[in-house]
Amino acid sequence: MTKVMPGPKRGRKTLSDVAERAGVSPVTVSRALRRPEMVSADLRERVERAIHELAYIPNQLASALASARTGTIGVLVPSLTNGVFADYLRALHDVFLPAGFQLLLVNSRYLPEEEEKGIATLLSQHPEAIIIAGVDQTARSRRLLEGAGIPVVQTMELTDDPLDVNIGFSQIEAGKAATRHLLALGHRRVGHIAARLDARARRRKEGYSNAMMEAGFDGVPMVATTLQPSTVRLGAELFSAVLDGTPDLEAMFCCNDDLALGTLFECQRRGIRVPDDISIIGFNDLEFCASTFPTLTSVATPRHEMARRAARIVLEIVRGSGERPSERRIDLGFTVNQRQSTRQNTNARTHTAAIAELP
Amino acid sequence: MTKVMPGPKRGRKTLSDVAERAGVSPVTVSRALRRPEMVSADLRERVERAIHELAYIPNQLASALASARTGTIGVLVPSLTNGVFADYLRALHDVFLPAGFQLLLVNSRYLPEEEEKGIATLLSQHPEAIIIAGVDQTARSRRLLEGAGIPVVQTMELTDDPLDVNIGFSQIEAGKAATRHLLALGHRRVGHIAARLDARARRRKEGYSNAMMEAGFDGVPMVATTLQPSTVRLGAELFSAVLDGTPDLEAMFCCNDDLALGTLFECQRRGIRVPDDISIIGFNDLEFCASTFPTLTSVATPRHEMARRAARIVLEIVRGSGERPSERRIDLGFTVNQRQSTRQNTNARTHTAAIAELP
DNA sequence: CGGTCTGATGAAAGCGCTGTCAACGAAAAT
DNA sequence: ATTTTCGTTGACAGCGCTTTCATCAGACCG
Repeated sequence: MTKVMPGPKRGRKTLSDVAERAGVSPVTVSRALRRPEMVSADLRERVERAIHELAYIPNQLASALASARTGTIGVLVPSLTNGVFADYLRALHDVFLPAGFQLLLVNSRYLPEEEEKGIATLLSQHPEAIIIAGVDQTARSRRLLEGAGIPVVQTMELTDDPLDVNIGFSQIEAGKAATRHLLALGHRRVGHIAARLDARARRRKEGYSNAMMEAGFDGVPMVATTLQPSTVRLGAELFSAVLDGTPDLEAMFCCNDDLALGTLFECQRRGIRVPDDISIIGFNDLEFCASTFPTLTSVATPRHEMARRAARIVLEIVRGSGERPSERRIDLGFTVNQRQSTRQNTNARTHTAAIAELP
Repeated sequence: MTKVMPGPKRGRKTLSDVAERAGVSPVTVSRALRRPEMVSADLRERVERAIHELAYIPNQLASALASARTGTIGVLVPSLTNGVFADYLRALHDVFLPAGFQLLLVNSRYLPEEEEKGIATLLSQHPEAIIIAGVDQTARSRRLLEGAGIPVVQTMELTDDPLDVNIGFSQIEAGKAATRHLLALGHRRVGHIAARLDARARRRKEGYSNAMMEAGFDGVPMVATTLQPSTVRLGAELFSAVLDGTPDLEAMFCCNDDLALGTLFECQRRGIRVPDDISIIGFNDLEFCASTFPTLTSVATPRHEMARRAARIVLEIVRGSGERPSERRIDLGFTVNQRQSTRQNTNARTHTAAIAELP
C-alpha cells in the first residue's frame, strides 16, 4: 500500500468526508451539489448540513479533471496599466463571473514571446475558451490556439484572417478619422505622436499617414514616436519634440489619451492656447477626456462593447451547442467625440484653400 | 467497461501518447518534464522530440491534482480600473510569472459579499497562497482563509490583527500627513473630498479629521464625499460642492489623484489659480502627478513595493520550508511628494498665528 | 395481484498525472 | 571475482471528483 505524502493541501475536507457525515454515498453529495433536482429533499438537506458543518469547499481541480469542464476562461491582454484594458477586463469580469466562470488572466506585456508562453500556460489549465486582445499572434501561437479545440475570440481590432471569432474595429480607419477630423477643421500642419508602438498604435499611425497623404502632405515629418510605454510625461515630451521641428504646428493627433493629456499640460506650460493655437485630439476617450480643461476631443473606442460581445458569444458557444455566430468578424466601429480641444482653424494661412479638396 | 463521453477537452494528447511515441513509460515522460536531471540524456532527447512532434501540452489540472501543487496564486483586488491596483497587479505579475506561478485574479468590486464569494471560488482552485488587498474581511472570509492552510498576505494597509502576514502602510497616518502638509504651509481652510468611500478612503478621511481637530478646526464642514466610484469628473463636482459651501477655501486634500486632477481642471475652468489661490494635494502619486500643470503634490504610496514584498514572501514560504518572516506586520510607510500645486499661504489671514501651534 | 415503469441511490471505473517503491544493470568497492 | 552502491527506469496506486450503469423500492396499470 502506497501512502501519499501529505502535501500542502492534503487534509482538506473531501466529498467523501461530507458523504460519511451525511450518511450517504459520495455520488449523492456530488449530485446534491451539481444537480440538486436529482436528489430527494430529505437527503439534499442532510448533505447541505454536512457541507456547512465541515466548511467543505469542492475541489474544482478534481471536478474539472473528471468532468472535462473547468469553468475558466483564458484572457490575454498586453497591459494591465493601460486604462483601455482595465475597462475591457472589468467588462469581461462583469459578464463571466455571474455566469459562473473564472478568468485566467495573462499579461503579455506587448511581447509576442510572452504571448506565446502565456497561451501555452493558459492551455495547460484547460480553459473553456480564450479571449485574446489583438490579431497579431505568432505562427506558433496560432497553431496552439487552433489545436486547442476551444472557442477563440480575437478582439480590439479586425483581421481578414480570424482564428475563430473576431470582434473589433479598424485601427487604421480610426487613425484616419482622427486625422481627417483635424484636417476638416482647416488644420494643415497636423502632427502625430505615439508611444509603445505596438501593432495597433502602428496602424493608427498608418491611418494618420494615409490621411495626410490624401490631403497632399507627404514626407513632412511632424511625427514623434517612442517604444517606451505610454505615459502622460511622454505625451509632453513627444509633443515638445514635434513642436521643436514644426513651430507653426496647428494640431496634434495623439495616439492615446494619456499622451493627449501630456500634450495638453505641455501647452499650458508653454502658454500655448488650446484650441486657439493648437487643436488636440486623443484616442480611446477615457473617462477623463470629458472633464479636462478644455475638454478633450477623442476617438471613442468600443472597449466595453467588445468585451461584452466577446463574453456573450463565448458563453453562447460554451453553454450551448458549440455553434459560432453567423458572422465571424464583427466590426463595432468607433466615434469621434468632438469637444473643446479641437476647433476650426481661424488663423489665416496660405493653404486654407486646400481644404476644399478634402474628401 | 465504462466509456467516458468525449467532453470538450477529450482527445487532446496525453502523457501516455508521448510515452508511446518515445518508446518509454509515462513516468519517464513526467520526469523528463519535471526533473530532467533524473532522466538520461538519450531518453530525455527522445521524449522532447515526441513532445514537440505531438505539440503536447501537459494537463496542469491533472498534475495539480496528483501532486497537490497547483502553481497558482490567488489575488483579490477591489478594482481593476483604479490605477493603484493596476500598478499593484503588474508588480505581482512581474514577480510571480518568472517564478512559474500563474495568478488567479478576482475583483471584489469593493463589495464584502463578492469578496467572500471570490475567496470561496479561489480556494476551490487550490491556490498555493492568497494575496488580498485590504484588511477588512468579513468573519466568514476570515474563517475560510484561516481554514485553507495556505499563506495569506493582506496588503494595502495595516491591521493589528493580521490573518497571517500583513504588508502595508497606515492610511490614517497618510491622510493625516497630507492634511498636515497643507496646514504646515499656513492653510487653515483645508477641504477634503473622497469618492467610493471604501474602508481605506474612510481611514484617510479620519486622518484628515484628526489633523484638522488637532489644528483647532472641528465641525467646520469642508468635506464632500460620494459612494460612487472615483472619476476625474467627480473630482470636479465634489470640489465644486466644497467650494460652494466654503468660498474662501485655501487648500484641498483629495482622497486620490483622479479627484485631484478633476479639482485642478475645475480650478482652471473657474479661473482659480493653483497654487496661488488654492493648494491641492492628491493621494497615491500616480504617474501623471509629476506632469500636470502645475505639477501635483501627492502622497506617494508604496504599491509596487507592497506587491513585490508580498510576492517574495509568498514565494519564500511556498518554495521554502513554509516558514513565515520574522515580522508578520510590515509597515512600508509613505512619502509626501511636494510639487507645484501646494505652497505657502501668502494671503494675509487672521488665523495664521495658529500655525505655530501645529505639531 | 403480478408485472412494468419511474425516480432515487449506489458501485465501479477512470479523468491525466505524480509519488513511492521495486527492479535492474553497470560501476565502484572489497 | 564478488559484493555493494548508485543511477535509471518502470509498475502501481491514488489525488478528488464525475460519469455510467446497475439496483431497488415504490408507483402505476390492467
